[in-house]
Amino acid sequence: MNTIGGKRGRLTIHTVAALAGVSISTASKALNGSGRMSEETRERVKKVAQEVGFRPNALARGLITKRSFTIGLLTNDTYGRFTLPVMAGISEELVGHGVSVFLCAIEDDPERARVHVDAMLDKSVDGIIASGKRLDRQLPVDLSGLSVPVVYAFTKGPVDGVTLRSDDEQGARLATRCLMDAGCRRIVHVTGPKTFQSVRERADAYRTAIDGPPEVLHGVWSEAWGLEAVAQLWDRGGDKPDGIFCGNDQIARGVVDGLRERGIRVPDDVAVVGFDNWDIVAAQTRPPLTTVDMNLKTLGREAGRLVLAMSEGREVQPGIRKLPCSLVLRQSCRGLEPPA
Amino acid sequence: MNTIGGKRGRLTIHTVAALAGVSISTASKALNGSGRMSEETRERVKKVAQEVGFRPNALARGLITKRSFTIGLLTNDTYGRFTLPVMAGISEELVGHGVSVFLCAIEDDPERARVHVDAMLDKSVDGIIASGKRLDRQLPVDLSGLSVPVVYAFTKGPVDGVTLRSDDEQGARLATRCLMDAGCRRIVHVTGPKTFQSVRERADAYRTAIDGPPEVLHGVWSEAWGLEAVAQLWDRGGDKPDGIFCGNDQIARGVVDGLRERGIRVPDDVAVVGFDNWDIVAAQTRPPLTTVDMNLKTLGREAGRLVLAMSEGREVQPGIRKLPCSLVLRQSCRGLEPPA
DNA sequence: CTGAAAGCGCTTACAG
DNA sequence: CTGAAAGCGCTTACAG
Repeated sequence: MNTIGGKRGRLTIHTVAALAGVSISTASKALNGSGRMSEETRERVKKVAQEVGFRPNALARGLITKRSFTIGLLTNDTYGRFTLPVMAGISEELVGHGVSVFLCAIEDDPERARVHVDAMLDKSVDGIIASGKRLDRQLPVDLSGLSVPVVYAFTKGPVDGVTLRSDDEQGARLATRCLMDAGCRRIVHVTGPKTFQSVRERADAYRTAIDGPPEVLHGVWSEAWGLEAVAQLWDRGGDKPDGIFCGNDQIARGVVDGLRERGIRVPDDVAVVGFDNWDIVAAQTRPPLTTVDMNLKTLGREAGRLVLAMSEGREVQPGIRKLPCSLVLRQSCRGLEPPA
Repeated sequence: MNTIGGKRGRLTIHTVAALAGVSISTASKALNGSGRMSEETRERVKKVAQEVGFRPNALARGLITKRSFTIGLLTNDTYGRFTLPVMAGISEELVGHGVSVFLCAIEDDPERARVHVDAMLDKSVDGIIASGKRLDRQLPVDLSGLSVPVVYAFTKGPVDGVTLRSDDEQGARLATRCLMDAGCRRIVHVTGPKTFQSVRERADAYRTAIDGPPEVLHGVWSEAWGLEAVAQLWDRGGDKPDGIFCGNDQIARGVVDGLRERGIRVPDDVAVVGFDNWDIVAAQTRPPLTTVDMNLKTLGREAGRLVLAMSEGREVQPGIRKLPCSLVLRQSCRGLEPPA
């Protein structure tokens, strides 16, 4: 079937046209639903194309239409914790539109970023999505002034850029609320380095949400810090917390492990809520973590939708779009008890 | 600078030719290092191109040369545990050759796989790398008989395919040896489901490597199973193991946690070795895990090298290539004590 | 040593 | 309603 037309290699529109007994211009128009012609001719061409399995060469088409149906995804999150779901969302959103995505992992290396961007530009990508792992850091490459639209997803963009991010304050509010609803009266926040904007935002939201004096413990993003924080809290004198809101799931896991090792029951004695919903840690913790999900996949879909719109010339308002987080209820904090 | 030539849009070879005072054919040949011409002309053209920042349109070039400088990576490992390092290796190997990679996540959905493959073929990819999460399962799409070369990396390929995989037996041997070197006399293997080929291979290698009667406990790939296995081993009568080789790091983490909770010291009383070197779990375990690394990034590089070779028409022997694993020494098993 | 011409596989005004 | 022609931005025989 691939050899119809006698030529070696791919089936072209010439073959389809010949088989349908029309010119290639007519064939092209029939297939693209453009131009005017009798319904009968159009159908005949379509049928032939269908039968021989004709698929237009995207390179040739792109050369003329200036649309390559490809976009580039740039990320410095080599670990994939954040980029993977974002990527999945983008791909899911775009594959139905026939667009494929180039993945370029640049690890904070400006040189390499440049090489990747140039390669993408050479290939006439219709747009670029810049993604990362921090909302307060830009990728090590300047994407403004490029001839293609760019959207920033889960990384910092320029002020006049189109940026998508999670609403960390709302997420933190969700977490704090959950603890309060579970009846906690003394809630402590154990989190990451103060240098992260998201840490500050989450902490602020926590401070505003709780009744009574807030207490925020800063450390690093690790289980070890969670363990250590529990030691600090329990080895000192005074009141013990009955609820702990953690800056991420790794810290939460450390906290839960630390608590268990002291014979403190979770959630009965102390309820714990994490952040990230990183399955590998949240689900394996004993008990499994109630945690905040940033809905990164949805964020990815939205990013895909936006670049596509922009690449099609539709107007998109610049600015930062905050996407809501949601709470995933597992067992480390049960939230509102069902009414008696 | 982008507006030299007066035309809107991208800079083309016409502009470069005009600026250098040569025809476009000469310009093309000068830039590609082909044809013959005076060194002086060639240099002049190159200099002009350099100055105006000319980059040839890959679509146009691909249309003629039949090389798009893109390859597709298909994977059903949506979690990214295996694909991410493979991807990083591929990208690292290929970016220097100007090739970009399309990432297509298909989650065991034949429909979606087909759509992605078609999209890649439309875009004239130079080759496809099929990747996955199991060595004994094929992706839900038939890639044989495609017009482009395919290499299978960390997934099952057809018998006449070019396949890259880790040498699990050698990896298991490394792990078992490490335990023996550490002085363990009674080594048990706690691993995943027997239905996995890699489980059987690792278990076989373990059986062959140890002195004395082997004992293999099959379960699922989770921490919970590791915990449970320790309970089984210690709650029954008879000899206790002094070394445990685990089928993956998650199980190993469960084992180490279970041991610690019983007051058994790792590695002093019982040494433990994992498999995967999944940083997030191996490094956070207390104590950190000694584990087998499948060198997936290297595998990715190799896959990249091979598709590239094949796409350039170089001959590549079909068959399965096993790449060696290596042992990452942390604290759960110290291996050979330094000689006194 | 250099350039005019043909052509890759399409699409899109423009005629008829 | 349909097709011939021009052209997207390049490369590659082929002349000169």
